[in-house]
Amino acid sequence: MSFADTFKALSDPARRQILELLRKGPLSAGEIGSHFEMTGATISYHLRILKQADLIFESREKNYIYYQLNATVLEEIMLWLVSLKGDDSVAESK
Amino acid sequence: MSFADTFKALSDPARRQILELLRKGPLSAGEIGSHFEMTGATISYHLRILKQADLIFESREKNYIYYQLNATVLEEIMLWLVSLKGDDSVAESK
DNA sequence: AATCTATTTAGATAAATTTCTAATTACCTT
DNA sequence: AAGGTAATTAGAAATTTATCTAAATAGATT
Repeated sequence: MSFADTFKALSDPARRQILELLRKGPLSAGEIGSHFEMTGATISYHLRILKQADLIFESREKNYIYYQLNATVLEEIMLWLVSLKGDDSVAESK
Repeated sequence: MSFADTFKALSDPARRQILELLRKGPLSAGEIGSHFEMTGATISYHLRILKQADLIFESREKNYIYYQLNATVLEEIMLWLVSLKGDDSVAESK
């Protein structure tokens, strides 16, 4: 949704780990869950947060829901970080 | 302290705004506080979180405590983000 | 030394987040 | 259509986070 939502979404270790898992390709909710000690319900909660932050998107196939990384949103975050670091070419455009 | 702490520290809008203020240079706790509707105690709390995450450091002068950006930690975050985005030169080094 | 100003710490409360269990939805397979 | 598997939603409990007021600390000034 927003810049703030993206940051919030990234602030949880489990959610970051989910994103790392998805780096290699799409996974079903169940496959993702198998990497954690949490219940499926909790995984589902985290997936929802990531989805709302536009960091992932889903596609349904057969009985499964596959989740996939949508890294384009990270651009914004990176720009913000760079501007903090004082890169002139970015800082000046602010 | 850790990668996770840095992310947590960055997840709060007020704290991000504090970092933005410090982009232009050091500010005292009071000067920082004047930009917000919070009590000094709350500002102090946020400064502590940022300090623990190594995003800022302080230097005492006269009666004041000046806070200053320490952007070097952001490098790590940026690398992580880049690796998610699938930049080969980074992904391969993992 | 007494006081004033800047800031932090302690302790309490409120609000938001994470997690669980149980129930529900959705879709597939027989 | 009945039953099975995958995943989500609802609701409650536990934990963490953000905020405040009041008190304490640190240093400067009179």
